Amino acid sequence: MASFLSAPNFELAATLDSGQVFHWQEEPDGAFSGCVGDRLLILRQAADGVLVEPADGVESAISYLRLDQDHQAVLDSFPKEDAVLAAAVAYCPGLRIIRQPYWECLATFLTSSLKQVAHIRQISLRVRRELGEPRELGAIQSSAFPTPSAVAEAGESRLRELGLGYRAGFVHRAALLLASGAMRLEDGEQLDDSELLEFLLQFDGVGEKIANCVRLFGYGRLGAFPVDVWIERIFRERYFEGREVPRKELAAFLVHHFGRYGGYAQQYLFHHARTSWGKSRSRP
DNA sequence: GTCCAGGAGAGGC
DNA sequence: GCCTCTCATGGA
Repeated sequence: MASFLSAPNFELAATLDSGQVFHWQEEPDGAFSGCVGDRLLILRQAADGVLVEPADGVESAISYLRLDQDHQAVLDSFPKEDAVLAAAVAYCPGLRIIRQPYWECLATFLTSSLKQVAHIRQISLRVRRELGEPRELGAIQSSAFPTPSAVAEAGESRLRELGLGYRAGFVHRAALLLASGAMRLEDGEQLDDSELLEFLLQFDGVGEKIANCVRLFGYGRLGAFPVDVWIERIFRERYFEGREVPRKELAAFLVHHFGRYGGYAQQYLFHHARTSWGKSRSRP
């Protein structure tokens, strides 16, 4: 039995397939199945909303999809004179920043370095299937992301078998720290934005880019602005007339130009470029 | 076969 | 501080 969740101006498919999360499976009927934390949900786009199965999964769907936030306020905060951003928003206005559990967000982005989205997805699904707890709903199956203990116990060589390559050590060491209680990701909640950045940088394999992904997609710090190869390309070609922009200069520009919801702006720009700039990956 | 990917760390200068 | 090299792997 499904339950209807009212959500005007929301695009489910784009939100689940915009490089934030990597485990949602599209079913033959167009629904999406996947775990939200420990629980399997089936989500389906409807007019002005989402159908959620099971029906009592609505609350977690609202939180996960950030449907409890005034989205228009986010859009209204964007700089009005920015035509590049305006085009990206117009391309997919219903995109949301998902609220991900801290550990699966950190672990997934630790495996993302120097990987294409399709490959991150493949590894992410394999890790869930091999090490996570399986869940079922009718004929649909999915697995939760394995706990730090499960990953710690699996070991680095097992993670290498699953395709993580040199990232296996990063993920395994982070799992050991969390499973032992030596570090607790919940401790990041009360830190301010810059303290949280320093906190996350303590993990081996986490640099500024991955830390910003975790700040944005995990801790919901909507001003955090991850800079990856796509973002660099966008700014070089669309904002700086082909000029190579030093990281520091770019960071300074981002903070003052996009404001408190900069992370949202970043996600719009990233999604637009990645899905519409064509497969030729060079010039638009 | 070649190029590249939601990077980070170590080493050299 | 900045520059360069290296780290696995599979999709395009």
